[in-house]
Amino acid sequence: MPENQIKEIARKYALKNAMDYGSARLGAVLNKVLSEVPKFRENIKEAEKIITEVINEVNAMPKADIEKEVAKYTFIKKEERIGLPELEWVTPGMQVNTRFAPNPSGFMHIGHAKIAVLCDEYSKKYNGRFYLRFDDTDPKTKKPLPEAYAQTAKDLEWLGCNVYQIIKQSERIELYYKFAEELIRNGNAYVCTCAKEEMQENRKRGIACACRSSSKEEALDKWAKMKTVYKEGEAVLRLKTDLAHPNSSIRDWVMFRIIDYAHPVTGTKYRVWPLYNFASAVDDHEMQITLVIRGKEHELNQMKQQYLFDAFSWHMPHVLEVGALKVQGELAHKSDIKIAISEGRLSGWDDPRAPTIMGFRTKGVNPKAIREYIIASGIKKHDSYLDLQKIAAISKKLS
RNA sequence: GCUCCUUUCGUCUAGUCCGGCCAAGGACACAGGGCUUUCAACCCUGUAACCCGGGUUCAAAUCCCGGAAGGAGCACCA
Repeated sequence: MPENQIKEIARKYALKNAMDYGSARLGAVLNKVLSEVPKFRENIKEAEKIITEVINEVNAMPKADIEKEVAKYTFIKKEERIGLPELEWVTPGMQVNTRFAPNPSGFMHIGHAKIAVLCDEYSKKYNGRFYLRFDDTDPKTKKPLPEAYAQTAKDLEWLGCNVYQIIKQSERIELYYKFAEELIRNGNAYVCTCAKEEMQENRKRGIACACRSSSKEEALDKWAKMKTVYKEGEAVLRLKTDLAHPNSSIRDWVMFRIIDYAHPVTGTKYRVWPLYNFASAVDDHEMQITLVIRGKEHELNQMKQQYLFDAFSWHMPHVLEVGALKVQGELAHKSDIKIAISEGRLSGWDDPRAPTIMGFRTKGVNPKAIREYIIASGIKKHDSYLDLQKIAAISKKLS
């Protein structure tokens, strides 16, 4: 073993270690020597012996001499990453397309902003497109707010997001029908006319109902009837998945159902509406989305959608699950804000006390600071709470 | 109940994949000092963390096993 070489490197780090902490320590110096010259690992005992000698020499030196000698060496310091981490699956020159897909039943709050900014930032980083897509396929329980469409676009612009195109799922129903019919014709889907309770029971026990084995012609006929004669709740279109799947909600999940309720965008033109997992999967494919960033509440949906992507032989986009950016206090949730407004405790969605994007705007918060705050917080999977003090500090630094 | 996920200073995080420049870095907050007529701002300094217990190894924040705590999901919502 090249004893002199070890001695030389060990001396460098022993001096540094002694200067930083008063005296040099074997473990620390050995680590650094081994990381610089990995081949010394072959004979660690020998290396330890040599390094111990060096350390004893160095520790006996007067402080001034150590400082003088340390100055002769240069030490590299690890560089810290700036911004979002690289996506390991991205190949050189690859574009990353993302989308922000809110339900327009309310206005954007800081939790939405996190997802939107991260998506926008990644699409910018990899020269891709960033879409704003309104997932408005339930006119009843998630009744769209007509003003929310334009306001969300405004909010995104204020946040510095570069929207490539705005899409409303309610305007793409024909497209979803086309793909639904393809699934029926390929034998991957069937119309189920069982009562809801019966269906839930069958699903729970992993049993196929009679509808599942009906012919394609019969299924297509029932599909046509969904749009005309069947009433709400009488028929749904289900995807054939795996009736033995450990999670019963994944077994033959529902893709379309009947909702007789006027939609603010399309009125009463459609009554058969796709569910989130169907419309979202179709659009992600159609829009060539390569990266989906979403909250962890969607974990199960990814599994459901996988069956759909497989049925069409499509590639599933990469998914990044992130924890929620939460707000502390009484106005943490959208419903809280709604109540506060109705009770007059807030003047509206743009009240400076509301944790909505509109609220931050009237409050005079710097959107660049919100953006930087979100990016600095990164893509952790656990929840965190909004820190306005830190946003103010970033804002100060920026101005 | 079942399934999945997460855990690093007070807070938000870097580092974890692939053990060794980590006696763990940064930011915010906090404390002290400087500057200023005062406050703010600014500059300097400081306090402070690998959830717990085992194991592997010359070496563990990093790998393995066990436990704890927290979160999410189990829809004809998204």
